Amino acid sequence: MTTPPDARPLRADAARNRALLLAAAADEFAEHGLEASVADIARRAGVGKGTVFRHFPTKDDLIAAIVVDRINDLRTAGEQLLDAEDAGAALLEFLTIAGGQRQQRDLSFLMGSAEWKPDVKRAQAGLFQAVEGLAVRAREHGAVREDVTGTDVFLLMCAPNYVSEYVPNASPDLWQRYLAIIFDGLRPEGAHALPQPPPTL
Amino acid sequence: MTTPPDARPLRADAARNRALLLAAAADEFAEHGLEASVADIARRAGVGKGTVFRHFPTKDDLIAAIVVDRINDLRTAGEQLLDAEDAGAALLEFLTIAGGQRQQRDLSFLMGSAEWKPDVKRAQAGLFQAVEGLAVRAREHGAVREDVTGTDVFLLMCAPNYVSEYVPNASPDLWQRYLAIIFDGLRPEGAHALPQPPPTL
DNA sequence: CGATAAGCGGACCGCGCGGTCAACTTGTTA
DNA sequence: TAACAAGTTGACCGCGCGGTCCGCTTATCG
Repeated sequence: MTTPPDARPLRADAARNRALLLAAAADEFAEHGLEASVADIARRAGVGKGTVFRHFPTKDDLIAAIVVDRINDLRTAGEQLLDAEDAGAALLEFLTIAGGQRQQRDLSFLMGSAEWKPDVKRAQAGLFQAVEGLAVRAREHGAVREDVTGTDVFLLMCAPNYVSEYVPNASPDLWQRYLAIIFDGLRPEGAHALPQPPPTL
Repeated sequence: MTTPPDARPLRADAARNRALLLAAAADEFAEHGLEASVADIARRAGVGKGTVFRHFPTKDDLIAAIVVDRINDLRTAGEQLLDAEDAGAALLEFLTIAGGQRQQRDLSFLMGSAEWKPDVKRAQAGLFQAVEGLAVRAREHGAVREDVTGTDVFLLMCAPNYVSEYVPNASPDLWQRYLAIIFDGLRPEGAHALPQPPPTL
């Protein structure tokens, strides 16, 4: 993963604990948001608090590790869809996968956030490239309107989850409804001129 | 505003401080998010910390007061648009006003959040009714697709702000681009069937 | 103007957090 | 299996937060 060439192999139990910790933290963050305490995460993982800080010098580093994992999963999925025949369907499927990762508001936001250490930025850049590829191919295929850029798609990626998170006892698939609406907005049919130029990242 | 019939009039300076406090808190929350400290808010307003708690027994009460204000502003704007001739344009304008309120992620989220005290819920319900009215009229007018409900519009209301908040040095009007895209997704032309039924609140 | 109570301020409190450390346990390796 | 480094642990620390409280100030009104 994010191992600079210092590559000293982890002891077996340490590797297991690291994985337990990442999983526990992801769960805890999903339940209580980013203000979940490190102590709770440690308890959930069944390890001592000190162990957390041995693996991740800072709570932020722990969050960053989770974010990087998520980003990389998504990038892999995106890259595999780059050679699909129907570029429009591929983009829609990618966005469906992105929404399917049961995400928490804050975590999703951080995936795209700009203030990050270089290694997270690198992961973001990789994901962005994949999304850009999918978007461009879909546009060339006529499945997406001309005036929409890869950056637009990248930014809109998490919107369906945001929207559906307002609803208290919603179906866990409600986000698909809003993905469908937004995706219809990306289609060429019935598109109206956009009032603002596309941003760059 | 939210004055139950206990209606004892506020002393002049107290009323002024209350207003200063609300403004300072809104600014501070916009800059630093909801974790802005009460002490900082008091300093910004030029009052002592105790004064904050005299007006708002709890930090949450302060947040609630701001949320209620925002909701009511928006409701008023929405209600005035209910008699517009072009219902489609009215809905779009309403959504433009909603986006134009310089909002912060957390605050926008709380405007729609379900866990609130009764008085905030009441304000939310009022806003919802206005949005519902605008949406229904736009649908009858043929400006919005048949399968979209008032609830959908209510939920999508803040999405453009969320989306554009990812961009570091964005134009402050970037959200308009995403409002346009999403609004195109609400139009009847080129609409595809939605995969999930509409939610209820 | 003078009395009164509404309003103000900021030192103070306890709590829970992120982070440290030194004594202890355990996987690893020859 | 012995010896050592890698890993673990939880008591501990300091800080900054939300919230309290009481002595002081000041708007209000007869």
